[in-house]
Amino acid sequence: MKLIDIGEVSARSGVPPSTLRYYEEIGLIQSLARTGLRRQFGPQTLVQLSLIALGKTAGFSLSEIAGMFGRGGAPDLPREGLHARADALEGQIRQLSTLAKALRHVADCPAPTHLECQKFQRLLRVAGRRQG
Amino acid sequence: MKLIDIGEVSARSGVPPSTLRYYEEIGLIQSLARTGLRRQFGPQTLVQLSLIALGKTAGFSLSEIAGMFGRGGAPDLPREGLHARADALEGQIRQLSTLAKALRHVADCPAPTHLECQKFQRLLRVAGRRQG
DNA sequence: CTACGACTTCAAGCCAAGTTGAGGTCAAGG
DNA sequence: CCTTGACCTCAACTTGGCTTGAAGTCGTAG
Repeated sequence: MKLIDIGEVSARSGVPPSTLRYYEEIGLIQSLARTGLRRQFGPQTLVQLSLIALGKTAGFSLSEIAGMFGRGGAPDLPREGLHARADALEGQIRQLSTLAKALRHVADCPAPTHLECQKFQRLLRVAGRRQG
Repeated sequence: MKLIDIGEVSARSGVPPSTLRYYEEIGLIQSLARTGLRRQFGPQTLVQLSLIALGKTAGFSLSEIAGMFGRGGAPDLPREGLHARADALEGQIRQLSTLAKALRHVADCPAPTHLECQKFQRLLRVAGRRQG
C-alpha cells in the first residue's frame, strides 16, 4: 500500500491541505505516516474524499459522514441504517424535483403574478406539506 | 389584504418568531405594520416561507433565496436565471440519486469490503466526475 | 388598575466548517 | 552547505444561520 503525500492528495482531490488537516483533526480521515512533518495518506483516502464530497452535496454533516466510515476508511454502516438514509435521501430528491418543477413553471407561466396561478399554488401546497 | 400577527405566522408556518425577526432583519421578508410593537405580516409572507423552506432544502443560501423574490414578496426572476437554477437543481438531483443508489448497494452488496466491488467503484467514479 | 404573556430591541453567544496568519521545520536541489 | 517552498502547529478569525438573555413595552383579561 503506497502512501500519498498531502500535497498530492490535495492536488488529486481538489481539497485544500488546510481542509485535509481539519478533516484529520475531527477524525474524518487518517494520515498513516509522516515524511518529516508531512502527512502521508493511504489510497483509500481519495475514495473517502469522493464519498465526503458526495455526502456533503447530499446535505449530510461531516459528523454524519464520519459515521459512515469504519476505522480504516472503508464504508461501514448497519444495513438498515443505510436503507434509512437512502429513504431520507429519496425524500429530499422528491422535494428538489418539486422545486425544480416550480422554478420551470415560474419561468414559463404567463400569469401576471404567480400567486394567482393554480398550478403554482398547488406546487407550493405539495411542498409545504413536508414541513408541517 | 388582512394582516397576520407574528405569533400566528409563526404558528402557521412553524418558523420561530426569532427567525422571522432575523429574516426581516436581513431583508428576506417584510412586515407591513405594527400593532403596538408587534409585527404584522401580509398573507404572502406565508407563501414566501414555504418557498424559503423549499429553497433551503434545495441547498440555496438565504441570500440566494432573497434574490428570487421581488419587492413585495412575489417570486421574481428573469426566465433564463430560473431555468439555469432548475438545471443546477437537476444536476444536484442526479448526484443525490447516485448517492442513494450507492447507499442501497452498500447495504446489500455481499463483497467483504466495498472497495473490492466493481459496482461500487463505478458509482464512485461517476460521482467523482462531478467535482474535478 | 394591574398583572400577564407575548411580543419588542440589542448585544452576545453558538455551531459548523473551514481559512488565515505567525512563527517553525524539513528534504531536496543547486 | 544553504536556500527554498511546501509543509507543520496553534490560535484566532470568518461566515451563515440562527438562539438566548436582559431589560423594556404593549393590549387584553380579570
